[in-house]
Amino acid sequence: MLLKIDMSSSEPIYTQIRDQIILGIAAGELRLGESLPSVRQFAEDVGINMMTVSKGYNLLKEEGYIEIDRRNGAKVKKKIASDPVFKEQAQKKLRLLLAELAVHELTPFEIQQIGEEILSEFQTKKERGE
Amino acid sequence: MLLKIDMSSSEPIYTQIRDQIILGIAAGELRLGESLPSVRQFAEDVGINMMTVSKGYNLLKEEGYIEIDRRNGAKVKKKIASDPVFKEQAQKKLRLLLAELAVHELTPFEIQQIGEEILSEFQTKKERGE
DNA sequence: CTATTTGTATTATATCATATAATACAAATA
DNA sequence: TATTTGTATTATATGATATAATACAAATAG
Repeated sequence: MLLKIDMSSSEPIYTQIRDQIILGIAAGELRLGESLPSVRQFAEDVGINMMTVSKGYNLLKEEGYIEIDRRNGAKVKKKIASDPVFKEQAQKKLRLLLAELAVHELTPFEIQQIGEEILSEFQTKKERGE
Repeated sequence: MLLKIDMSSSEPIYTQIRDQIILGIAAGELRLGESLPSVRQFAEDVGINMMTVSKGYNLLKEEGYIEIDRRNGAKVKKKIASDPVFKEQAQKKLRLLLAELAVHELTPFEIQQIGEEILSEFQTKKERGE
């Protein structure tokens, strides 16, 4: 799994790490239970600070995507269950995003089209990788 | 159109303003061409600084949602067209959000169900308000 | 013309988020 | 025992966010 960090982005590095790992899981590039690189390895590869990677990993841990311990490092969880708190927050984000799209003269049909494309993209990537 | 600012949120006030105005437009609470409150009025009503409101308005202006001039104040644009840049950025955000949902054991069907609900909520609110 | 109402610019201040750097520590393993 | 994990600590730097108090520019209403 290759990670690209955009140093010129206003998006914080540790959230870039978070986002790409989640996208990686959804697309099957990272499988459930799979190990992530050590924070030192990751930091060296990408050319950033160790603690920034640690911060990204900890965010993923708090959000329930990965588990971390000293002996085994960081691994993608085997079961990432949807709790009510997550679902509500995600719905809020989705509401805003759909509002933006709707306001930009995109029809509900077009919006659903885009959503379907993305979801099927995850599906095909997963099928190819497994 | 009533605006609620959460002072305890980590979300910046000026983006809270932005988000709620976009949601207001999508739901028809704010109509195309309608005037927004003056920055002073807004600031006084909500109990925040004038320049924070100005910052929110300017963000909306840069993103193409409203237009501002000294004589008439701020108004929702009459045509909010979707340019390619916006569409690409929105698609990126949607990709991440759908990835989060998919990883949380939500099926494509359930995800689309949620999306449909939100879109039809906008629609009904609009129909009632007009 | 004058007073009022727009948004904006300026300057200063305060707080927090982000990121780096250089070490040091704790825990487990080979 | 040496190595590899993640973590903690302290310091530093930069930028974002928000407020405060004025002042200015542009247009309108009286």
